[in-house]
Amino acid sequence: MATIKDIAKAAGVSVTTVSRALNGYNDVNEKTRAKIKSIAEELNYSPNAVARSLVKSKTETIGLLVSELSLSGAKDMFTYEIMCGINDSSSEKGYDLILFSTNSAKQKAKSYSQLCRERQVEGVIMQGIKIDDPYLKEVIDSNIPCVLIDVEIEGENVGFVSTDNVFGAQMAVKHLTNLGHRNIAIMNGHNQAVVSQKRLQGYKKQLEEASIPFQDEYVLNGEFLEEKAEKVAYSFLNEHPEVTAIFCASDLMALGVMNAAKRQGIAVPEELSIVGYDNITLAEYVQPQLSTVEQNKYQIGFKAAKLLIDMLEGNKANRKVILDNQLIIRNTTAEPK
Amino acid sequence: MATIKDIAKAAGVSVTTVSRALNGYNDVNEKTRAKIKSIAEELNYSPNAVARSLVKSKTETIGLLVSELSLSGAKDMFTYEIMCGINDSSSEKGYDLILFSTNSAKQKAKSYSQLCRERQVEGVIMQGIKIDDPYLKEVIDSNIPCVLIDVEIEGENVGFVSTDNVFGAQMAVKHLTNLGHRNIAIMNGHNQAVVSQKRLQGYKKQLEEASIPFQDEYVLNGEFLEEKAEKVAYSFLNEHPEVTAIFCASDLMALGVMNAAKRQGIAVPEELSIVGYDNITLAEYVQPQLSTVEQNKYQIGFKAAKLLIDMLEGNKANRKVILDNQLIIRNTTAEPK
DNA sequence: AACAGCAACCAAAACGTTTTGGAGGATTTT
DNA sequence: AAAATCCTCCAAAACGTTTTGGTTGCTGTT
Repeated sequence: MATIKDIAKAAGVSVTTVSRALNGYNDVNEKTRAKIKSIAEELNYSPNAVARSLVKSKTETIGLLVSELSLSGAKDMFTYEIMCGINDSSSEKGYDLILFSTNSAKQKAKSYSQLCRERQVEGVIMQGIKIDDPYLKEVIDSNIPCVLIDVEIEGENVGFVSTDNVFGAQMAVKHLTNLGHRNIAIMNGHNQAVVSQKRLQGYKKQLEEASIPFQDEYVLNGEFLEEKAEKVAYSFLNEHPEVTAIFCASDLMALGVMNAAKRQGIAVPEELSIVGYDNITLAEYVQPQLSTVEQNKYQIGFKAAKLLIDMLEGNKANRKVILDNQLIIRNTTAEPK
Repeated sequence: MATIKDIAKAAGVSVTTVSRALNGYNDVNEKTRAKIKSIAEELNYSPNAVARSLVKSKTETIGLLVSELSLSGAKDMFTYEIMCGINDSSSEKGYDLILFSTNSAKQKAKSYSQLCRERQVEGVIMQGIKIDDPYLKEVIDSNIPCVLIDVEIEGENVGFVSTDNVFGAQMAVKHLTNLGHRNIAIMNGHNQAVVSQKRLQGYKKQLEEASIPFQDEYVLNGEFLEEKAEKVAYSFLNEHPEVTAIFCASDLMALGVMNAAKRQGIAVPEELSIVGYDNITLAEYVQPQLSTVEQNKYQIGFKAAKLLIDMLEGNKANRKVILDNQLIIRNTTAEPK
């Protein structure tokens, strides 16, 4: 592999001159520069980013911490779409992406922040991290600039991007109350996610606005899992025939609820309205098509990378980015009988 | 950030000793080692991988070249699942993953192999690359070890992993001929993919075995796109009412064909049998559920990373990995009327 | 003729590691 | 008692860049 030295030798100049010529400094004669450039091309030279990083102590790399880059999440494309956004945004700015996924074995051996420091990433984006993940705190406490997705923590070196989950949930439930539903349950996710709390909040808010008393036993926990939601919904529907609508904190859980309803012989939407959250691809393919709240996952990723890079480059930027979401009405919602 | 020098100073030894102590060499007294280790911990030291890479000229990094990490592919989870496999496999071996995606703007400025050389990745995995992509040739010609997914090229520094597409396609078509179909069309992908050629081959092979004459006009091109497939199928079905079955080279295209059939008022599977390829998540959610050929995408990724790392570490490994696939019979296939 | 100013170049240090080729002293072997 | 061996340690070079703080020689000004 040709180095800057080889070029210097071939061109009969010092390495300094080669470096400055190639990097566009103007204290080098244009003729010399041209010569150097042509030699560089000839030698098929590409600068060694490792060496450069070492001296500049800048790697132009951002780390992507995904809690579980695993097949469990394969059904909803959440992570993938976010990654697309991150990738586009960061490559636009000339940053490379390095993937840190929490393999259980590796996680024990090395902490996130260790990985980051070793690899000298300039900042990280964390996606899918549970709120009680010990490593979340660790990264935040370290001084590595960091952007969280869907975890609302703000600070000097930490920002976040999320959607307005309270509003999104409220919209969904409002859609149900507008249709005339009064007995509305919520299939929530686990409590280690901020979004669960927010969505519950939105649910309560709309209940209040519609003057519907909140009932504790109408709050179900599906852990964000299809199977769990199905199981929970199955017995719940049995015990609560008065319930005519269920708001689900994720489409995946909504799918589970739909299955439960089918198994109970309950018709959707005639006897039970269901609205989901996320608008995953599947949502418009299931029968009936699922009404849901859309989040622009690509945008989430894109903005996250943008925010991080702004932070890295000292541009002032709001460390708190909240994106819109919108209700998509399909065929799982109808007036109660 | 604490460096090895700080530790040396604090411990009253040379940097050499610190390095050797921390790296487990046995020419250092256990007492000294313990002292160094404790100081390192105290200082919250982590080795600088950049500096280490520079001197060892090893980065322990593999590049992941994805032709389009974009939302176009979002519907099928192909890339994502492969990435999961790659990630698990490589992190198991202690390699980090760096993402190179062909952003059109960036692609023009810097070629793949340049990116790889700059970043000093030790090898690359290429996924979703079209056979006529100029950069494919470039990477192969460079001496960077490289594993291709679904592109069958073999060489000293290049291997591939794929599934047996001829067999898979034949199985699918055999399923149709066994059911009694005689007029079977194929909705193929574009010709820039090896898999298209292979699947066509499998289709022909089974036709021959079933003594059905091959007809050129039964070969359709859906470009691997749902919309395109729908469009092509729509007019084809109109002109060829004798056709009772269509084998599709991807599930996505099968979905398109299903839509076309619906629009034409053709009942699936009663009047038209359809079998897809890939077994994407959607396949079991559409109505009727899609019969298809399953490929274990996770395994493809996993094996690809394994092969690459074997190549990197000089373990002898077969540069050609062909994985099994299997027919999944659901509800889009039935006997012809 | 002396000087300032400028264009074009360069030597050396620095970045944080690993590795090479010893060195010094203690211990064991002859 | 000398020689050989072992244990522990270290100075310096190396990796490929960028940056700092110059130097050299030329042009034009006084």
